Amino acid sequence: MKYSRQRELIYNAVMEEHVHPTAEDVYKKLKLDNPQLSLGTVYRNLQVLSEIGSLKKLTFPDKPDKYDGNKKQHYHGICVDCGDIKDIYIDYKEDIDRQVNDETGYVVLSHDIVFNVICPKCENKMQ
Amino acid sequence: MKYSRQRELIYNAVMEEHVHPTAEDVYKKLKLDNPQLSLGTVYRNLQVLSEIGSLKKLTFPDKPDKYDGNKKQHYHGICVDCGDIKDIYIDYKEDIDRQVNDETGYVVLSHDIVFNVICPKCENKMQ
DNA sequence: TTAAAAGTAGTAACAGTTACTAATTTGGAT
DNA sequence: ATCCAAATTAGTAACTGTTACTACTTTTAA
Repeated sequence: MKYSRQRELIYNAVMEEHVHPTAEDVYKKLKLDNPQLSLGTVYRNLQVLSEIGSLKKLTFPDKPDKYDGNKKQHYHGICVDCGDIKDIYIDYKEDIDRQVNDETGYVVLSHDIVFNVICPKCENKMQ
Repeated sequence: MKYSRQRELIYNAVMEEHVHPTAEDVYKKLKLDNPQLSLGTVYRNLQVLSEIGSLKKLTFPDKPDKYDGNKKQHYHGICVDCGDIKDIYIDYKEDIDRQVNDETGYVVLSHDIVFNVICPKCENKMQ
């Protein structure tokens, strides 16, 4: 794959975000200093970057796709109230993969967990 | 919520499927015997049925939403090769919810796990 | 039986995303 | 450094999945 300045910008934009930006988020942010940037380019590069494993595409119901550049092993939580996506840092559960392998016969490569949570902000709001 | 014949048909259509049908799948199936049925009605009812918890909406990257009527506790596997979604029957991991509660401070209601697998069909095909 | 509320059919509109094409950029061979 | 083929881009059109709108129909309770 050939180098492209745009792909580098897009990759960096995701990496330096603390939240998980959508294609639109990345586009708007980069567009400020790169007014010639095209939205299609952002989509295309986010797609290839996730295909080669540089980024991870996150998909949740009723929301546009988000992109995650965080290399440290983690799961995700979604607040059932406000819908925010949070990183959840607990150890990777290898034993579950092994269990599924043994009990179902599928070859298990990995797993992702999404926790349905109430975030502190919404928890306080409710009272 | 008022009764509607269409909603009943839609609900039953999902319940009796072994796979996880999309709105389009449900529509096409029911349209045969109910030619007046509207696609919008299918989408609207699948949405409300998932909101009230009668069905579960399943969302995966690069695919239309699927609906799951299986009431028995289960997780899901997605074949990284063919993309098929499979039900994975192992015990619910309550201890992980507790762990996340304790270690992160989020109120955890539940979790979903998606296993990245190679299904038997694709496993054989590769050799 | 009636009438208000809820739901539907049919269609238009919308959001997110991908495809297309001409112009530009990249990178290796000269 | 220069050339050229291949990859990539910008800009736009098109597409897919889904939701919104409106006039008509069904449901349900008085």
